[in-house]
Amino acid sequence: MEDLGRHPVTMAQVASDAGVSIPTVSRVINRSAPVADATRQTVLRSIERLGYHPNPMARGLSRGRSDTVLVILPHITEPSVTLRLSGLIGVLRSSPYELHVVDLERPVAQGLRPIGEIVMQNRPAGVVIISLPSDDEDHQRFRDAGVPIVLVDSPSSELPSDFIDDVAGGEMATRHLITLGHIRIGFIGDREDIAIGVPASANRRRGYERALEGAHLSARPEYVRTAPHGTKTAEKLARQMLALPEPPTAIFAASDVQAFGALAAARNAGVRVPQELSIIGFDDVQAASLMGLTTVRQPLEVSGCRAGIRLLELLGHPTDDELPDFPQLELVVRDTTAPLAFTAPKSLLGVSTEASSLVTEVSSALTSASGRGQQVPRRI
Amino acid sequence: MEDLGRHPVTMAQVASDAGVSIPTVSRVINRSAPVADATRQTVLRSIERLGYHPNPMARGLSRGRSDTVLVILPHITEPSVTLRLSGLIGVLRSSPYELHVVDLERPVAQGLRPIGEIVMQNRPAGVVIISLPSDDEDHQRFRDAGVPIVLVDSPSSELPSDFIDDVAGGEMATRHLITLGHIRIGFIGDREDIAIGVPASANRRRGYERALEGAHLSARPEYVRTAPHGTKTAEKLARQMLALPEPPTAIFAASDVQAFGALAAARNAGVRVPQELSIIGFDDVQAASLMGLTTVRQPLEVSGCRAGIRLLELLGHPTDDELPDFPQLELVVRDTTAPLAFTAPKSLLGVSTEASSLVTEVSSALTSASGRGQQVPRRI
DNA sequence: TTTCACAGTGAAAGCGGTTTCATAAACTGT
DNA sequence: ACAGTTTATGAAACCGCTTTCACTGTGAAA
Repeated sequence: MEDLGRHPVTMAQVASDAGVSIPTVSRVINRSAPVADATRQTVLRSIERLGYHPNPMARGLSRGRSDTVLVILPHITEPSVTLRLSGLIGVLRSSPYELHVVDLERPVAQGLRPIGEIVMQNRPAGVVIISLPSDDEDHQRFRDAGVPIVLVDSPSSELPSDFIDDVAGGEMATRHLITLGHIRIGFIGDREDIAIGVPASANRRRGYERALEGAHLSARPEYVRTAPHGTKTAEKLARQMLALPEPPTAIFAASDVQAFGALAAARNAGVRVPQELSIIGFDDVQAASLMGLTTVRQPLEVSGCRAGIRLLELLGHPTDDELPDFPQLELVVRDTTAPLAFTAPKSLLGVSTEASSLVTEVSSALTSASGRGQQVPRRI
Repeated sequence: MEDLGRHPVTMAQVASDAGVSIPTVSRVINRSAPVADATRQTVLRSIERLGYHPNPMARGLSRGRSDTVLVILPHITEPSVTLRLSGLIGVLRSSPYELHVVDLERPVAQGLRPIGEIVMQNRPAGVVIISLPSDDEDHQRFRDAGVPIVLVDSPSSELPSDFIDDVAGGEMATRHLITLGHIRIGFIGDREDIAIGVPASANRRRGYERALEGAHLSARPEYVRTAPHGTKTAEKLARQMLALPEPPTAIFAASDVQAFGALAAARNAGVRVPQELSIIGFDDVQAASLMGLTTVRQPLEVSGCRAGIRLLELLGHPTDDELPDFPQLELVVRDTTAPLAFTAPKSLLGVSTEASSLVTEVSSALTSASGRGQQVPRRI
């Protein structure tokens, strides 16, 4: 019933059809001012009959703001990002806001400037930035422009944001391995040299180092490897590490995605997990539970959900939903980590190292950690 | 340099700053008409200095179309959907179009009507519908409204679309199992009763049945189970199937996500894969290779990519990129399927069935399949 | 009654661009 | 040197909606 000329029905057509003025139609639609009940009915009938839908651009233009939330993220296929986005979408679904997605694709490289540009060009009602750095200069710009921003997975002194303590998380993961008796622990993470990137991996590495220090173990440089994010690249890193004359007996990967790469490398190298090699990841994406990967769980979907609720609040459209808690980091032990005591990596080393002697080393290391002796880390 | 009153810079300000008229600025920006070189320089300088960005809503309103591509999809966390979306994003990134994402969340339930509404309400320049049914009535509406649509993973008589032959795919998967000697083959798929849904799972089941028929095996009703899509639900289905007095020796899951559920069920039931149970999935999402899942690979990212290229073409913004081929379905054999000959499912059956006898059965079944005897399927 | 406040409505002015149209200036060709 | 183009530019209309403002009635307060 709406093909009156194949062109979109306008408010003017509704108005003339209903025998009222344009503003009246507008008022009926937006409930922005009282309208006589009879009039309202007439107008609603016309709207229905003509199949009218307000033009969002016209509306946005005259209101001075769009009904759009801009989401900026580094890479939509990254499971952690997808999950966060999903949480956000869930909240925004019941709001009047549409979702604009900008995938920067190049996690960092591009730096920060473009984010500012993107926002200014889109004039969204609000912005959510997921797992991406943004600087104070930008924030200032956004504030000036009156565009509320919520950060996800990125600490900020001034903007609302959920983020985890990656250092603590890295420490938690590494400590788990240490507790299992591991001493030669590798780290696989993202390249850190790429400009001011998402510092998650770097911070987890910091936590890794802290944990080692805490146990008076030293981080061997050859045990710490980074590459551009990805399963394939991580696999390569792990392969190199396993090929070392003295390979690690455990690997902490800065993300599950990278842990999967380590898993693959181990499989290809014929190294049994967890018997000969323990692997722990970070994030607890869905595939992690499928693979039985031990990992550190961080709130993913919830972070997006919370961001959505917060943003709606800033936009003056509070939801009924309570802001859910932001859960703590949690160690999820599955099948890819095991005590070193059960490890007999002969096949790897080509050297017969008795398990018992290893255990001894461990305990001595742990002992010296508690006794406040010289703080010089011991090279194992 | 652009905080002249905290309000967005308008074209009028640029014009007055540059000492020209508004249309001239517009022409400089859009290259829509020749502008004297000197003038252009002046204007560009003003734009730069004031930090001007055209207001997309104003532009859209006056041009009568937005620079927005609307993507409608069933569930963004579904890996296959994410991958398709990713391909699309990759293409659209280098276009002037922004990406509006609408996640319907409820794969089907809602039916078709809303898609029409969503499109009409958003007035996008173009629409991409991923893995979602849409009917001809809608298409007619869109055509009337002049909004080009491209379908992904959904056959259509009139709209451009990439889609695979799910029946053939299901047949391919099942035939693989049959070739391995399996006779008791289960199917796990999506619930089909939910209105006019995405028929992928149903079609794959059809292919499954066709393959069975082709081998003169009959589909046992208790071997065909469906539930709402998901790993958890599939796991439950698989568990039930494995608890059958005579459980299947192989399972074809209509998607990888569901195959993972089957894998989990097998693990929990202490059933070894592939020794005691072969599992094949469909899609070849990333996790599939991680898990070593045998599956049928369908083009995922490419489908999104092609959709993007096609849409840009329809929008009069052809890319330089060639339309990549749409690859054939491909059987990817990994570690979750094995010949029945090597299967000794005593632990499962509680009955000692000799492998040799099983093999005999298989070959006889295959034989009778080739001989054009009575077509009555044999119950094994 | 007169006065007010207010509900109900329409005319008109934007919002920030694009686009037609007209005009003036600078080149053509003869 | 003059009509005929072509090039560069601005005035004004328009896109579809919101919002201010002014103008009617009408019932309540005085």
